[in-house]
This record gives sequence, structure tokens and C-alpha cells, in this order.
Amino acid sequence: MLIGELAQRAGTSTRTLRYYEQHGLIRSRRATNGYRAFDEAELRVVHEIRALLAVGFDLDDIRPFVACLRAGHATGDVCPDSVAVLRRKLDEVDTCLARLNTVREKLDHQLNEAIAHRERTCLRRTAP
Amino acid sequence: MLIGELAQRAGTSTRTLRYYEQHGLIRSRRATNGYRAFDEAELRVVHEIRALLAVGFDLDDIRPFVACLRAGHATGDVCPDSVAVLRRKLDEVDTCLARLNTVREKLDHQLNEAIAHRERTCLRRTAP
DNA sequence: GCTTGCCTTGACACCGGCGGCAACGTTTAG
DNA sequence: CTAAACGTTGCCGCCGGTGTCAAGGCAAGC
Repeated sequence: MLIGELAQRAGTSTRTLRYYEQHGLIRSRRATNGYRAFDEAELRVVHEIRALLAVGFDLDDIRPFVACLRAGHATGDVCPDSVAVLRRKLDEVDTCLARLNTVREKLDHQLNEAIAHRERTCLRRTAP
Repeated sequence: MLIGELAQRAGTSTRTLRYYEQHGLIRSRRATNGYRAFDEAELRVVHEIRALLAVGFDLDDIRPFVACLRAGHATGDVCPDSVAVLRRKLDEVDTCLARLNTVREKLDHQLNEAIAHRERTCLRRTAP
């Protein structure tokens, strides 16, 4: 499979695939003309990459999942390293959620105070 | 007040202050030697900027707050434009929270599945 | 006069996942 | 023969707030 076909089937660009390869996430042989030749299996790998990126993982985080797939597992998340990343990411998300909730409260409070202040000082210009 | 003093009092770097000035957020006169001279009032402005940046605002978002302070208000958030930004930011945060919660659920599910799978296939290497 | 420590502007580096372009080789169809 | 449609490598741009360095002007104490 040439890079264009893989890109189309995976719903990405050739530029993206070269980038993944350059960073060791996907693999290819080279034909005599220098063209990359991809195995069918790489399609699944690309899908895994895309799915994890969409969730907020970066390429380094994703590497263990790819390795897990290459090791023959049906999914990329059952290997110890992948599980470790999942745990860490879950922690990160929880931390982020906590911070974001704090920010939300602050914003909400600040917004209400500001509106209250404007009403006290009779500066309402927009209808309630 | 010279830039070094303002930087120290505001807890930032001179580089940062020049950047803010370059982007129209703080103001200075120039002494005959070319040095920036800052009013005391700018200290408060810088504090406002830093506080909002810390919450996740970008410099463009912050501009109305600074204008509000300069208009003589005790706080930067009571002016209509600031309130509008606050509303928008609150919406953004809510959207972000929603997405993050979705991600959290996915991760949690995926993690549990992976662990369950490993236990089914007797690959436990770490003590429970 | 010399050093030290302020200040000035300007410009590059960073991070990460690409987009996009240049300049060029290959294959295939007409 | 040529044009179109693929492939290759390499490099710049982006985004935003800062760090950091260069190369130089000023202030003040010895």
C-alpha cells in the first residue's frame, strides 16, 4: 500500500503519515523506486494513533500502545506500559478537571459580582 | 518607576513587561534618557493581567479589563466588555469541562477494560 | 577612567502536530 | 513526448507568552 492510499483509508494526510513514521510510530518498507510500502496492519496502527490523539494524548504517550499492537495484541491498551500511560493520563485529566472547576467557580463568582455591581450603580444598558 | 522596579514589584520579568507594553496592555512615559517611566497605577494593571492570564485568558481577552481599570473603576471586571468576556470564557470553560468529562469517562472505561483483560489472561506481574 | 548595574531594541528559540511549498524523481495514460 | 498524478526530502510557518542572548547607551560609585 502506498502512502496516498493509507492516508485516504485512514482519513489523514500523507504529510501526517510521514510525520508519524519520522517519529517511529508507523513503519514502511521501501520499494525499489524509493516509495514507501505499508502493510495492511499499519492502518490499524494509524487508527489507534488518531483515536488517542483525539483524546488528548501526545505522540510519546501513544508509543506504548503502538508497541502493544505490534506485539500481537488485539487492542493497544492491554500491555503494562499502556496501562501505566492510561493511569497517568487519567490522573492528569482529573487534575485538569479540578483546576478547571476552580476556575469555573471563580469566573462564575466574578461574573455575578460584576453584574451585581453594575445593577447597583444603575449602568444597565442591556435588557435583562 | 523604572521597568526593573515594576517587574520586581509585580513578580514578573522586564521582558514580560515590554511584551505587555508592545501589545498595548500597559503604558509608560519615556525619560530623556529613553528609559521607560511607569506610574504607580500600572502595578495594579499588571496584577490584573497576571491574575487573568493565570486563569487561562489570553492577552486579547484581558484588554477590556485593563481599559475598565483605566476608566477609573475599582476593579477591571465591571464594564460591559469585561462582562461579555467573562460570559464567553465561562462558556468556554463549561465546554471544556464537558469534553474533559467525556474523555475522563472514556479513559476510565478503557483502563478498567484493559486491567480486566490482563487479569483474565493471567498476565498480572504487579501485586494487586 | 573603569567597573557594575541599570536600561534600550531586535531577534532567535521553544513547544507539537501538522499545513504547505519548493524542487525534483517515477509511473501511467493518452 | 508529454502531461497528470503520484511519490520523495527538506524547510518555513503557526500559536503565545516568555527566556535569553547580542550589542549597545546611560548612571553612579570607586
